[in-house]
Amino acid sequence: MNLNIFLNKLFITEENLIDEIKEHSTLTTHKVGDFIIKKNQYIKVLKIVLHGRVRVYQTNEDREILIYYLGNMETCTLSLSACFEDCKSTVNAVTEEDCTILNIPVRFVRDWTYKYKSWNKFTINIFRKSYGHLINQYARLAFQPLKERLFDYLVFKAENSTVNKSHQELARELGTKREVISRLLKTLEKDGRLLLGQKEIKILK
Amino acid sequence: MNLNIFLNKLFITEENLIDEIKEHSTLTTHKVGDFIIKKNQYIKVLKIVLHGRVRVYQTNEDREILIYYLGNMETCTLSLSACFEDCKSTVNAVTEEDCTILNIPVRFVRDWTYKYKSWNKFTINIFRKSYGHLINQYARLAFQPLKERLFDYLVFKAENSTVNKSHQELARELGTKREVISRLLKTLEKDGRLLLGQKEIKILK
DNA sequence: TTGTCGGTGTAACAAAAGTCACAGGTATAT
DNA sequence: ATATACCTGTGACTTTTGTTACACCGACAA
Repeated sequence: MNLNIFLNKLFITEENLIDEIKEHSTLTTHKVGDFIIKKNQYIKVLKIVLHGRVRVYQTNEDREILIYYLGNMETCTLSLSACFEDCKSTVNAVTEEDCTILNIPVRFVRDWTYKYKSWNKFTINIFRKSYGHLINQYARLAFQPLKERLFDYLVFKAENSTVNKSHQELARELGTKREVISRLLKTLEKDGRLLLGQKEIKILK
Repeated sequence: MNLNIFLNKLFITEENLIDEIKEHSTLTTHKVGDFIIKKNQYIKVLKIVLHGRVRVYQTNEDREILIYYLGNMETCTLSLSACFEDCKSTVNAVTEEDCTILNIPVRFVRDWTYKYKSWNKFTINIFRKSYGHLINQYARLAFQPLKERLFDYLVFKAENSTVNKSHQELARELGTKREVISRLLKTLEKDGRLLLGQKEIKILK
């Protein structure tokens, strides 16, 4: 697909800006499972996912916790933040589907906020949305028991009411252990809220 | 103190901008315990704390969880965010000390980001810092047991290694119950990490 | 076919956190 | 001084989550 169409969808419409983006950015493609950002690496480009899905998460010893997902047309807020101050990544980002990613070197990202109104708007909106989203996640983590967070997560990840993930994967993404997930899934099944199969969970709601 | 000095400390230096701020903003003072933002209220002004301390937190039924503190010269990120889209507050904010607050109506805040470079910088920096801070809090909540979060919180709140808060207050701010805090404080005291008195906790480190 | 490996189920126990109940301490206003 | 409203300590119990250990199943390669 044409880059113009993507940028239009992001409400980036100024011609000069579009020209600059075309001049200075690169497109990269990635297979499932590629690490596109690693903890402690310097962040040199802003990443915008044009196609695909990316999981961004923090790690702590042997555990990890999801920060956010990036889907089509979504921008990695942490790489955006890094554009305004040289810094290392505190998170990992891994592709969950094959991806096409737009990469814009950090120095332009900062300068453009002063130069182009739509870019400034774009930037601020990303921060706003991400911040609100993170506060919700934070409150959920504080208030909801794991069983409910698990169920909500399944609903969120479901396609055709189905999630094809192993208990192990779910455990990692929710920051807990496989046995805990197996147990909770079993109780959710007994509650009549879902059906369990091999690497397949059907949500009944 | 003169407003110019405050604005200077915030790196707001453009004369026209300073004039506009003086023209359109109001200064308010608040006693300890005043609610300056309430859940579900529309946000009409950006709030910058010039003096004092404000606690911003989310509630859920009978529990609450701290989102952030505002100290001297700090800006309420959520009210900043609200400047870019009419919305109701999802949080409460209450003063913990007598406060002086600068209030800027939302419509200016948005316009100034296009008009004044230093204001744009100011805005983006607040989002960046707040976002990073919140991610840290989020990871802490996910990975650290309550005992450690409690201790870290005490260190953070201490003045002269002393915290003058009741167990009840600490419990509320950490999203748990008084008994749990009393018990954990006792074990911390037994570990030799602090000393307990009436509404007084001395940190030994 | 057989072996291997990832995926799942589950028991038994441990640790962390929440809940309930109650005793007693402390500050302070009248 | 005494009543009142916090504040603190603690035992006993429950629920939630983490840990360890092991059995079984199904897919798939050798």
